[in-house]
Amino acid sequence: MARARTTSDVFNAIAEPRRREIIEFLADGESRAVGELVDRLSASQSAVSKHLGVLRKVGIVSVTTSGPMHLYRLEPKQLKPVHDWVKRYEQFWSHQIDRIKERAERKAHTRSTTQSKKE
Amino acid sequence: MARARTTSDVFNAIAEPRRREIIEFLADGESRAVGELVDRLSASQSAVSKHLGVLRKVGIVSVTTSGPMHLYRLEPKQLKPVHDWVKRYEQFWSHQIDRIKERAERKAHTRSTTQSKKE
DNA sequence: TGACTATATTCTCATATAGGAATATGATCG
DNA sequence: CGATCATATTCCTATATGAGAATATAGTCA
Repeated sequence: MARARTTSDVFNAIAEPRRREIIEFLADGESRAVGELVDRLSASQSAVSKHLGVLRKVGIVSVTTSGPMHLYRLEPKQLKPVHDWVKRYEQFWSHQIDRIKERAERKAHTRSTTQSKKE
Repeated sequence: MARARTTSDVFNAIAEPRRREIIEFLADGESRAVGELVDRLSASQSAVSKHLGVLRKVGIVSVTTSGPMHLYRLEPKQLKPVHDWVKRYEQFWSHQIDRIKERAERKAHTRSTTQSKKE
């Protein structure tokens, strides 16, 4: 089979750096016109529009039109699945006790940490 | 330019469903042989090995060898960047007050939520 | 309707995978 | 060393973009 769709779910949508930038730019909750994003990201209008399309499709942003302008707004709740998923691993770095325990355990078991792959 | 590297950072690494499955399977902190993952995911040995290679490259898993077997173990801390990033938006769905406030605000500002794009 | 503004979409290209199949590599044992 | 087990890597293919250029759409106003 070929490569999986990159724009089919939230995890894939936020995998693209540019799209994370857009999300961050909209983090304050304000609605912004596409043009503002184009300036801010110094990316082409076409590129920005396409990224917004992906975010829109996944529901991470919503659109409102004001005259010829399209105002995009973040829909933060759509990021919840990602938060829920990764939250599961939070304990491994947030609790002092666990951290110490884990370190001791690692010292006993692991011998090497590989980082191969040609690159 | 062409598509960005999908396997170059943590966000991209977890964008692939199969890889998230692997991470979940290793969530208990135990080291597992590749064969176990192959059985569990009912995927080909080659596919699993390649996914592990990506996770390894990003540092999400570490490897230890035991005879001919390669034991993989989750390195949860590498997921912290993702948690930190998404945590920023947590407030939007976790606090009751904010939720109500946001709803009211939306009712006043937004007129429509588009979900276009052919697909 | 025609001109202008702001975006979205289409075309085209170069590149990056996911997988499966086949093969190479490494470790262990006799 | 040769056989076997467990994985990693290489080859090859179908597909999915990301980006820029050009074009199509939509809204507004005269």
